[in-house]
Amino acid sequence: MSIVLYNTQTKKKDVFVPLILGQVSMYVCGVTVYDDCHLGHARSALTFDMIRRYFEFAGYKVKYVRNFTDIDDKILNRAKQEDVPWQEISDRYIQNFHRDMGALGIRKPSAEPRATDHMQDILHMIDGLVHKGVAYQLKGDVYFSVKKFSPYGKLSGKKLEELQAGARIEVDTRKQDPMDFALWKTAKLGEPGWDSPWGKGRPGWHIECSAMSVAELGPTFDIHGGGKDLIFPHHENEIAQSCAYTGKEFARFWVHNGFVTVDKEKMSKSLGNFFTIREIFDKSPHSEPVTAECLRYLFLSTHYRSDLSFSDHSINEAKTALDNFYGLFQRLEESSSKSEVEGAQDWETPFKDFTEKFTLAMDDDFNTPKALGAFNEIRGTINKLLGKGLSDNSQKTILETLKAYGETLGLFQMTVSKWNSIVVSLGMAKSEETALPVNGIVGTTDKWIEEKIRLRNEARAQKDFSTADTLRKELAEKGIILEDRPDGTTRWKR
RNA sequence: GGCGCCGUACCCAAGUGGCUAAGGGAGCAGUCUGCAAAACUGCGAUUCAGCGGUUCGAACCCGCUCGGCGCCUCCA
Repeated sequence: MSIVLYNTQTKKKDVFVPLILGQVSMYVCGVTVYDDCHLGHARSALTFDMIRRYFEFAGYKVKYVRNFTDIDDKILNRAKQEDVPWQEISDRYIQNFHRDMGALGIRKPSAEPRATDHMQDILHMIDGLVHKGVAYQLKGDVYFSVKKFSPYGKLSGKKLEELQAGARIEVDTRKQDPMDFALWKTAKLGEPGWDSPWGKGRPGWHIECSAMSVAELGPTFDIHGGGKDLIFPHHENEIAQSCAYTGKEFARFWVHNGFVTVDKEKMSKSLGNFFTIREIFDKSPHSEPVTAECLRYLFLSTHYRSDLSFSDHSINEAKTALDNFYGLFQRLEESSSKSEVEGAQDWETPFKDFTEKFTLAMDDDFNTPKALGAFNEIRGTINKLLGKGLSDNSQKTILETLKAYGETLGLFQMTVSKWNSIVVSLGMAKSEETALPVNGIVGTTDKWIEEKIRLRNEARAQKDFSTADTLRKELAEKGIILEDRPDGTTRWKR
C-alpha cells in the first residue's frame, strides 16, 4: 500500500512517491530561539515526529532536517532587555528546546542546522538572486522582487493584487512592490552583522530556510513542513527564492499542521493564551514521561491538520485512555498459568484485522485518530480473550506486537510499573523506590506497601475481612489502589 | 475588504455520495467480587448547525443563512 498525504500545494491528497526510491527527504521549520517553546511548537514537533516514525515503519529511510533560527530581531530584543550577548539568548533557548523535546520523547532529526552556521550558503543564494535580476539592492538592504516570480501566491492561494489591497503593514516606499521582502538587512548601530557585498548585515527570515534546506537536502526534496501559520508569507517566500535561485522545483509536498487552541482561539504569544511545554510538565501531577505520553496521545487523537483544543479535561481524558492500555499490558505481562492447549484462543484473526485497519488509517494522510480507534478495538478484543484465557506465549507475542505498533506513534513504550507510579508535582526528583509526598500525603516506599499487602492477604485468607478492609483503607489514604486478582494475589498502583 | 477552514451524541473524535453514522471518555443498568477495583455485557445521534437544490440515493456535492475560527503582520 502506498501512503497518501495532503499537499497544501495541490490542495488535495496526493500519492506519495519519493524522489529517490525508498528514501524520504524532509525539512521542517523549527523555532526562533528567543523564548521557551509552547504547546503549539510541541504540536508541530510531535506531528512531524509521528510522520517520520511512520515513514520509517513503512520501510523508508528518512532524512529529517529541522532548523533553528538563531539570529533574528526578537533574539536581539531579548538580549537587549537582559543586557546579555545575543548568542547567550539563542544558546539558552536551543538548550531549552532540546530539553523540552527530549522530555516529550521526540526523536532527534537527522540534522539541526543553525542559520548562523549557514551564512555562506545564505550569501551565495542572495548573490545569485541579485545576479539573476530577481532581487535588488537598496543601500545595505536586499529585497526579493515578487513580481519577477510569476507563480508567487500559488501555495497560499493569494493573488498579488489582493494582497496589496489588504496590506496593513507600513510600506517601505523605497520598495518596488509592497510585497517585496527582505533577503538581507543592514546591521543598525550596535547590532551584530556579517560581511556581505552589500555591507554588514544579517539575513532576512525566509532566506535561511531556503539556504539550509537546499544545502542539506539539495534543490528538490520530498516534504517541507511546518505549522499552517507559516504558509503565508514564510513558505510562499521560500518557494519564490529557492525556485528562482535553483531554477528547479523546490519541495514536492507541503505539509502543514493545525493549531493548538484554547477556548477556540489559536494559542499564540501575542494573545498570551499559551502554555509552555515546561509549564505543562511542572504542573502535572504525573511523572514527566507519563505527562509526555498523555500529551502525545491527546495530540494524536485529533488529525494533524485539524485544530486541537487543549484543556485540563482533554489531557485527563488522554490519561484515562492510556491507563486502560497500560492496564491491558499489565494483564498481558502477568502469567496466565495456562498451557498452550488450554489457552488456544484465536487471537490472530482479530489481530490481523487490527494491523490492517491501523495501516490503512495511517496510509491515508496519517489518520492517527482512526489508528487509535483500531487500537482501542483490539484492546477490547484482547481483554475478552484474556478473560477466556490465553497461553503465556500468546500473551507475550500480543504484547510485543502491540508495543511495536505503538512505537510507530511513540506510544506504549513505558514499563507498567513506571506508568503506574505517580510522582509529585513541581519537577521534584523521582525515585522508583519511594513516592514523594502528593497533596500533603506522606510518601511511601514500595517495600512498605508490599508488606501491608502481605498482611492484608493473610487476613483475607483467614476471612478476617475487617482487618483486610482497614489495611485497604490505610493504603488508600496514601493514594495506593489495590486490585485483587482471582488467583489470590494483589496488584497495586499509586 | 480579500482568501480559506470548521460546525457529527453530555465531552473528545473518525467518516466526505450507497451495508446497522468508527472509536474513546463520562453516565446509567447488569455480570463478576467477602468488599472493592479492573475487565466484560447492555443502554445512548431515525440523525450529522439551519434551509433549499442536484441525485434512484447526501452528514458527505452545489447554493444561501446562522455560528465559530484562521491567514492576509512576527508566529508552530
